[in-house]
Amino acid sequence: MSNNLSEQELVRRESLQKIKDLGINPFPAAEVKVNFKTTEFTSVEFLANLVKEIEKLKGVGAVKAKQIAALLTKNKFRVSALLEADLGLTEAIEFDAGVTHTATTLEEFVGGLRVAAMGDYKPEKFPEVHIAGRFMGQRGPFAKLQDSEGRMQLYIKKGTIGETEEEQLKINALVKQLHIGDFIGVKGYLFSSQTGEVSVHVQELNFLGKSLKPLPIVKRDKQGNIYDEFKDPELRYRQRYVDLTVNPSVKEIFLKRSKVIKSMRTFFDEKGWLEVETPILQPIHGGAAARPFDTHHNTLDMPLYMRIANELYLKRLIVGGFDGVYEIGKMFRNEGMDRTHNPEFTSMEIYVAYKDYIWMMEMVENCIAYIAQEVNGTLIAQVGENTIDFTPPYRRLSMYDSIKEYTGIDVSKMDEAGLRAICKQLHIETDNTMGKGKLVDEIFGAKVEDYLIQPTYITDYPIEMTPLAKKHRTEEGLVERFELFVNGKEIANAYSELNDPIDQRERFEDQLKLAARGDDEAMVLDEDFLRALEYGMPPTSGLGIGIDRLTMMLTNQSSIQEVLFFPQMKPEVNQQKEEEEVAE
RNA sequence: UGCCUCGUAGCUCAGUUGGUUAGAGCACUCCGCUUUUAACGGAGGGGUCGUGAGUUCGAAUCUCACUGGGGCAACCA
Repeated sequence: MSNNLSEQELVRRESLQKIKDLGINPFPAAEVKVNFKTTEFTSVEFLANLVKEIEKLKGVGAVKAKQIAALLTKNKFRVSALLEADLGLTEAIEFDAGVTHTATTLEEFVGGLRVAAMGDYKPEKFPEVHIAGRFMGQRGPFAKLQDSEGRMQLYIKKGTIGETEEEQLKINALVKQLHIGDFIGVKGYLFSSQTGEVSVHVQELNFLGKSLKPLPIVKRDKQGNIYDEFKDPELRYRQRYVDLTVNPSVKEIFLKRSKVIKSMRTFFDEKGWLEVETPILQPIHGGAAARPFDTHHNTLDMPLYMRIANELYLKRLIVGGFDGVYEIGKMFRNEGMDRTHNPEFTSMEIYVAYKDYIWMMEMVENCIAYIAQEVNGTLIAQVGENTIDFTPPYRRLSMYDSIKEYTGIDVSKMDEAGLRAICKQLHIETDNTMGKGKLVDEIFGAKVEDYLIQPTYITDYPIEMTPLAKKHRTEEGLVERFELFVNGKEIANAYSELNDPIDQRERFEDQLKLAARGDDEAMVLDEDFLRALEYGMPPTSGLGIGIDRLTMMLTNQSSIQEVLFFPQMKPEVNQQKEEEEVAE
């Protein structure tokens, strides 16, 4: 434990003791009654409602209603100010007051207007509100409380909380000890302050938990300007709990991420496909081309790998007789990190029997459109400078045609030497481990990918780079595969799955040859998977979607770290030191 | 892995060609105020300037190494 406490941390520890001295447990165990969440009801809404209420009066038009509303809010709902203003409206108000609001005095009527302007948040509707959250600052008798939904104002009037004088003094003393970030629970009733903010008039106050470290203070004004924003990425990612507490927009992203996954699951479940779980610790890291994390099982004394993909296991389940299986889960790849790669990431893979990749394209665009609609309420997404339209159908373009379209070169009939020459001409670096498929992919990656902004299927890949896909039904040297590109990034990958075990064995053997050439990401041969195929697998189409990247598109984020709660980071320095000390 | 760039108070940031005791706003403490709206008034406390070495009479500032972050590239379905 650190013994270099800052001044403010010491103050809070002293405050903790003072709370104990009051006979209050600063970390009480009992369940907290909560029957209400904060509302973002603003004074802007209040004003709009107030105008509407006033417009109901006879002889008051929209313009005058606005004038009266402004007058009332500016003068704290003082009737005298209204009368002095000489707008010639007092008769109309008095008249209507008698009819519609059963008010006997102008004061009562004006008070009624204020209550009416609270819209759905009327005191009579919420006479006993229990609300809990973090205390986020106080100004005069008004405090801010923040819960999972947002912030709301509390009215804490001195000497009104507690039945006896002794209790009241105790609460006063407690309120003095509140620091930003402390958890409290209150009971009270809703009312509107004189400026029209819906607030809780506190009648009971309970201390629920002390915050010993000061939170960063971020302030926002009504124009949406942010002051003292907590924005250092290092601090935000390392202390995501702080980020989430003080930056509501961050929470929004993760709520959307959850909706992405939930709506995708709903879409598949409604089609009757089965959600499954397959091993994360695998003896053979199959199903993709990537370096794995390796580990070791002590009891079995065997190496194990964190999965780089789950494809081969899901296909085994299709062999076993399921019509459709899908899995949403983490994959692990021991490779570089940047704004679109994290060592662990979330993928969804789905396999559906008796379908092909043509069918899959239609399924994917419907699925993504459904998700976009559920998450954002629209099929249009703004991603950086680009406006993406997820409305199906999406453009379909073969890989060779796409290269022809963006470079003017037809590479479809070229051999490895020819491709190498083209790469040189286009200033694309190559090396000897690259086969024909890889070379085509390099050209595509360098000259086409970035320009695929609107959702586009790139179809029919060279066979060399796709050992698990079925050979194309008509085109020699190609496989039935597509990738979906959006905003220049790949977000989905699908095949007509290879179900011929003899062909599959040959493809694995080709991969072994690539590995021998030095390609350390070539696939490994999985004998048990081949055995499964030998028992027979129906024609099947499979699909993988990168959940993180899809979420990035739907939340307009350019970094994967912004859509992961806890992106991978190097250890903090002091933590490293402590570990070294422990080791010594 | 290469190049560029940043690291100053709890947070966000100033800090001049190297020159007294390193500043501001918020936050914090005390006093006043108690229907306020990012920021009420007054007073006050708080910093091994990322770490270590070097140059210098003198380093937050210049040099080197290390460390962590970010960007670009490379790598990566």
